[in-house]
Amino acid sequence: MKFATWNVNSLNVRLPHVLDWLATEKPDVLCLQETKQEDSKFPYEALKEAGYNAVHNGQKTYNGVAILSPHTIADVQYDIPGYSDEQKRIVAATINNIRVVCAYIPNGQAIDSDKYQYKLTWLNALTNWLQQEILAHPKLMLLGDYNIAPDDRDCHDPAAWVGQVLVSEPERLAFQKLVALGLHDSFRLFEEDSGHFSWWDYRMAGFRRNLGMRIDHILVSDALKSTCVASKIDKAPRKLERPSDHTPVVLEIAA
DNA sequence: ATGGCTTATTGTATAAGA
Repeated sequence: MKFATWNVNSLNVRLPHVLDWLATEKPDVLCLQETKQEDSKFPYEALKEAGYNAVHNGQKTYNGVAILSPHTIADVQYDIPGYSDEQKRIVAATINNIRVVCAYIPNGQAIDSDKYQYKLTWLNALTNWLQQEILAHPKLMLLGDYNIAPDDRDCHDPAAWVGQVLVSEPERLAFQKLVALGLHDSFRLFEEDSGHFSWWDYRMAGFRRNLGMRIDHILVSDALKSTCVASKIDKAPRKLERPSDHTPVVLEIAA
């Protein structure tokens, strides 16, 4: 099975790219972030015509997450249970007996901002929920835009980024708390080198110069780790006209 | 060098992203 995550930065703008990518890559599961639209605007019909079922937790202008799959999407969960949040950042479902959690983790904006505190609080709520969720669903995958570069290999210029959002110690510790639940950064099961990124700033020719960050991840539970067979970051969509600033991260597992 | 792009908004400048 092929799983993928992609922050599309407006599904309204990026739908043609998503449909092309589905046709080319034929993933079994595609998690989207930043759809930036209400459920009433979500392109269920166009996706259905492409052979994909979808569940969406959306809102106007900001955030919004979706799970797409040609398979049956069951036991859908919207938002983190018991955590009051106006922002639509979580949708989870069971597909082929695997618990798929699609997350758009807050950006944090700046270390001294309220949004940074929200990011850390939100990550804590996510971790507490997943601790329970893994007990109920040992085969669990957390896919999404984490807005965290786990270590310096995941940043194009660690010296310039010291202490900034995406790389700060509290954020990296929060990432390690997720790992401590028994989750594994699947991309790193196959690639140890630096310089592999999933996001590039639109400005300053960031993509052309590979000034990027690896902030989109697929974490898999212990029960899934041994089934992982390949992972890649597909840079092709980032080269298209009017691209998202993120590009898809892909994981293949046996079964 | 606090700029540089891109998206959305009952817009025409502002907020947010990362």
